[in-house]
Amino acid sequence: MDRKPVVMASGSDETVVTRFAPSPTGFLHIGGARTALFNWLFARHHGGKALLRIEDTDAKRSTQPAIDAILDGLDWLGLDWDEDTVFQSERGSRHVEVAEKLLAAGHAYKCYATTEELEAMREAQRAAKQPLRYDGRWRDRDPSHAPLGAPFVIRLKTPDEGETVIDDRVQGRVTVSNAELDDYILLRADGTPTYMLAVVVDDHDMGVTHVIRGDDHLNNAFRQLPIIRAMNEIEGGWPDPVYAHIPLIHGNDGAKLSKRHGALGVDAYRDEFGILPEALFNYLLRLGWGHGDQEEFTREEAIAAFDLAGVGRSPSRFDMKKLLNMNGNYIRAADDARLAKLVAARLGSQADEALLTEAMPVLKTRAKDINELADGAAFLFKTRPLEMTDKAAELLGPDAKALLRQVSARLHSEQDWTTEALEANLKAYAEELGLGLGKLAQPLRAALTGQTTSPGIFDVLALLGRDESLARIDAQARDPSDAPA
RNA sequence: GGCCCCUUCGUCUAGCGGUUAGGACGCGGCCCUUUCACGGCUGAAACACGGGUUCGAUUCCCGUAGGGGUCACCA
Repeated sequence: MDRKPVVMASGSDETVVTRFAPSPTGFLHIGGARTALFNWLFARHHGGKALLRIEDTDAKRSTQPAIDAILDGLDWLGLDWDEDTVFQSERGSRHVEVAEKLLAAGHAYKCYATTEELEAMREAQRAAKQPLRYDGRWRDRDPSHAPLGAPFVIRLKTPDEGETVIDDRVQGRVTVSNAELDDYILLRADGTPTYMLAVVVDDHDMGVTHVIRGDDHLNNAFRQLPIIRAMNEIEGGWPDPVYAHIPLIHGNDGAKLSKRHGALGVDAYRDEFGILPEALFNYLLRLGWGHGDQEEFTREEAIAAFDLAGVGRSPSRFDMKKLLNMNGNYIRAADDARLAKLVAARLGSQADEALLTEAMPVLKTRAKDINELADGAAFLFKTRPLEMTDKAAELLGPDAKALLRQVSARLHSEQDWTTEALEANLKAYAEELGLGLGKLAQPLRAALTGQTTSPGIFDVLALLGRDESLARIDAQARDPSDAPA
C-alpha cells in the first residue's frame, strides 16, 4: 500500500465512523445482527458515529416489510444510529457521477460484450479449468470498434500488475495478486450502479472510516480498493478505510448459517423463543469476541470493553443452549412487572398482570425463556375443574383424596393466609400425621395446579388465595364414589 | 477448480515461548430440598497432523489434512 489508512494513531477517536449496511431482502438475521452490534459497539466505544444504510438497489428483491423488520430488530436490540438512515436507491445519480469520472479519467471503460458472449467465455474457462473471470476483451479495444448503438456496461480498469495488501484489523495482513482482480462492472447496461460501486461511493460520502463486515466480503475489499485509489488519484480525499472482516456465524453442524440452515430473524428469537434483547445482545457479543474470562456484560461494560483485537479469526457456531442459559440469567435479573407484561401477552386476556408480577419472583427462577415462564404461570389462571396432566392424576388416588379432605378441613380454619403461616401450619400438620412433607405437598400440588411441578407449594397457596385454593382442593378431594352419577 | 481465510475441551472462548492449559454452556456426581428450578461443591472433556526455529513450543515459520468464504449486468 502506498497510502496510510486512516488509523487513529493519534487517538482522535471522535473521527471514527462505522456503518451497518443490510440489504432488505429478508429479516434481520442473527449474523447481520452481530455485524450491526460490532459496528455499533466500535463506534460507541470510540465516541464516534454509527451510521445505517439500507442497500436497496436491487428493486426486485428489496421490500418495505424487510426494511421494517430490520429497523424493528435493531431497535429491539437497542442499537440506535446517528444521522439519517441512508437509502442507497436514492443515491443512483451520485454513483453514476463517480462512474463517469472514472470513465473520463481512463480508469474505466465501456464493454459491449453480451450476456451470451460472457456466458460462453465462462463456459470455455470452466472447460479449460481456468479461473472464472472477465477476460478484459474490451479493456484496450479502440472505441471505434464499438457496435453502433449497442448497449454497453462500464467496467473498472483494475490494476493488472503487482499486488494489493490489506492490513485487516481482524484477519491480519492479507495479500492478493492484482492479476486475480478482473474488470468488474460499475454501471449496468441500463445505467444503474452495481453494489461494488455503490458501496464504495456511499462509504466515502458518508465519511466511513472503519468498514466492519462479514468476512464473506474480504475478497470484495480487494476489488473495491481500486475504485478508491483511482478516485483519490483523480480528485483526492478518498483515503483507504480501515477494514475489519469478522468471521461468519455457522450453524450447529458447522455449515454456513443461511436461511435454510437455521438462520432466523431476530424477531423469531423474540417471538418464538422468548429471548430477552439483553440476552441476545450479550450472547452475540460473546460469539466471536472475548474479553478474558468475562461472560456477562451490561451494555455499558460492552461499550467500554469492546475492541477489534478481541475478535477471533475463526468462524463460530451458534449454540442455542448457551443462549438459553444466558437468557435464563437475564430473566432472573429482570424486572418483575416487565416480565409480567411479556407473559401476559402470551397468556391472553385472562392473565392478570398484577398477579403475575406478584408471582414473578418464584416463577422466574424456573424458566430459561418467556415461553417457559408463561407455561409456569398458566396454573394461576386455570378454571375449575382443573385439567390434570397424567402424572398429576396419578398423584390423586383414593388415599391422596382422603388426605386432601383432611388438609382441606385444616386449611378452612386457617385465618392467616400467608406463605409463612401456611408453611408453619402444614409442616406441623405433616408432623402430626407422621408424614413427610412430600407426601402431603405432592397431592396438594396436583390439586392446585394440575401439574407435578410448580413453585413452592406454600407460594402457590398464597398466590392463588384462600378461596380459589380451597375450591381447587375440594374439587379434587371429593371421593369419586360419592359423586353423583 | 483458482484465489483468500480459519484450526485450544462437544460448543463459545482465555492464553500472546516456560501454566497442574483457565473460564462459560452442555454432560456426570454430590449437597440443598415439598416437586421443578435456582444456588453451592465436584468430575470427565482440548492445543488436528508432520517438519523446522529455539535451551524450551499451544504460542513463531513451512508444509499436510480438514473446515469455511468467494469467484453475476445480487447485495
